[in-house]
Amino acid sequence: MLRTHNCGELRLTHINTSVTICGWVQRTRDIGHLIFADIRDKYGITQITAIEGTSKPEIQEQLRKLGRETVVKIIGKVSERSSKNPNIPTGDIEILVEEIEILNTSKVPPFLIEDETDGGDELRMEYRYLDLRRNPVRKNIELRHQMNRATRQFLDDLGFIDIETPVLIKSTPEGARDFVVPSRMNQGEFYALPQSPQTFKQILMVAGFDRYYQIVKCFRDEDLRADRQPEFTQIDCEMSFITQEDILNTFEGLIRHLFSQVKKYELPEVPRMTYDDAMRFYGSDKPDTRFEMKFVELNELTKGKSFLVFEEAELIVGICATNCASYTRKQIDELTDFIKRPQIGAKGLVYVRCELDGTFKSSVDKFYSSEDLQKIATKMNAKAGDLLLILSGESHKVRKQLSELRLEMGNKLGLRDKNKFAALWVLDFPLLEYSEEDNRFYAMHHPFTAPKPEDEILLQDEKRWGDIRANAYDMVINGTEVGGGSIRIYQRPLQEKMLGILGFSPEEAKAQFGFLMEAFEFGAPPHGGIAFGFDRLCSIFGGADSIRDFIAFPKNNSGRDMMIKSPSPIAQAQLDELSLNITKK
RNA sequence: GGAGUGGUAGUUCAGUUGGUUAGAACGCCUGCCUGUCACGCAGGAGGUCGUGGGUUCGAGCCCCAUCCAUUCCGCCA
Repeated sequence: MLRTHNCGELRLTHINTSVTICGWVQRTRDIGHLIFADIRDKYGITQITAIEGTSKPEIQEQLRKLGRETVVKIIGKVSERSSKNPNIPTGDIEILVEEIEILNTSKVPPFLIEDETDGGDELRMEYRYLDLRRNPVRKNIELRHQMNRATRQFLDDLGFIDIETPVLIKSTPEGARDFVVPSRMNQGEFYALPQSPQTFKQILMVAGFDRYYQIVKCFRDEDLRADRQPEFTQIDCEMSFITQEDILNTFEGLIRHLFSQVKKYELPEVPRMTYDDAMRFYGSDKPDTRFEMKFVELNELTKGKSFLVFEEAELIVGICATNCASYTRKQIDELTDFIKRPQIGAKGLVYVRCELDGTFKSSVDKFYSSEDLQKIATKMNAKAGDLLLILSGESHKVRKQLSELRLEMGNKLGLRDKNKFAALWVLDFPLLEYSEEDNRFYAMHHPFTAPKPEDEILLQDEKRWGDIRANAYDMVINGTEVGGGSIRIYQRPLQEKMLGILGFSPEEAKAQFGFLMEAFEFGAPPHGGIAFGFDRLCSIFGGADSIRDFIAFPKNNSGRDMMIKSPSPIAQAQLDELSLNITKK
């Protein structure tokens, strides 16, 4: 070792010992006859000092000239500071420098390597190795490591085994767009990178492995967002001979274990809600349950009062914002602008102020008497001082719009505290989803999801396909979907029927998933599983909105790696070898 | 594919109605300073205003195109 100690461990107890430390120069402070430098490594910061009259003149000169991020080896004696710094663990001591060795020099970094950096995202990604030197980013990566460890520990203890599945697999038309890889040895043919190891883990169940897990990279070639990367990591799990109840209990256990181990936070039992209720009360299949503000449907109380907008609406629904009756006209106008934005697309907002004196002030006073408004307020459980916000329109759309407004109000009222955690199981998702555009049904989860046994009969009636519920479940934390899964189909006839509904001809079904259906004919056990988005889970545990800072080497919004500059063109010789031609658009 | 926002010093940003030599902070360089720790003080260097075209006597500012970044919608079984 080049060092005897790291930069975070020296204390008063080390006084008068000779030590050697290595690290990066954080900054120097030149006070004339006194020169200080902070030496940093991942363990902490230690101050080194040269004093005129005590230290050798050449040491003073060397110290004075140290630039930021120079890598140094310092030999010296630990001494007590005459002026201590209570803000850092090593603040009681400093090292009186006897020898400085420059291990490597550094250019001036393009942004400040400090907790509060001045660097923008693009620059930080281009110089990722500098960004990773910063405490907040390093801590996120360390948190990820702890999450990984705690996950493995929990699942290992339950007898799950980690089995790797291939990365070069086959492209399938269902689901997200695949990343593809041309095959040189099979010209004109392509591998695809897995969107998830779905079929492989089912095959492992057929093989009798019973409990499988993997912390595994998945790839989806879709447009990105702040919380989406083209390659991301899942905690992928599958179990045999289980019911949905077993899965929910096991993986609720995993999440609670993670909170307890990594956050020292005892997560209460995870409540459950059906998909239908989630949509009805929150307008979302991933409600943020850190706060209530449930939807209240108001059709009976608002219809028949000649307010045309409501008369024509399929659904009239509102939320009650506690203590917001004092909102000014301007603030309500801002909310109206918010819901009218093209991304949300509501036509208008009706409000009712429940004034402290018991009267009501609303934007629809012309149409509703104060008794009418009182009835609405009562139904919405409003107290004096509350503000009712009501939207109307086509059911599905208006629920989505009100859901956005609810989240916005949650933000405004400070109800979405990053240090508070509300987990939720959303159950009984629809099996199939109709696409108006393509005039056909799509699997809401994926084509291997089993219908609820009691709904299986509906498969025979095309008109009822949209009503079939699946044994499918999502885990939601703080309004973010962190994981989802289902009980799988394990019998060939049912799988064939499903693929048929999804528009596969028997030939296509066989070509795409023949191996799976054949496996089902060799004694496939009942099985099911779940996958958690590991990056998202880490970002929630870290209290961040973006997953990028929890990935050592993330890609930007366009799927580019700014550091290595990928993707990039390849040589003509490589293209020739793969028999590929590039056609310019 | 669509909508919004942004691009000015190494970095983060300001820049008035289109008008003299484009500013600030941090960083960097030089000097001073005996206990700093976001040290302080004095001075200095540093700019193709993303790119291309246009309007104008005159463009960082207005118009058109384009590139890049970023947020959202679509998309993400």
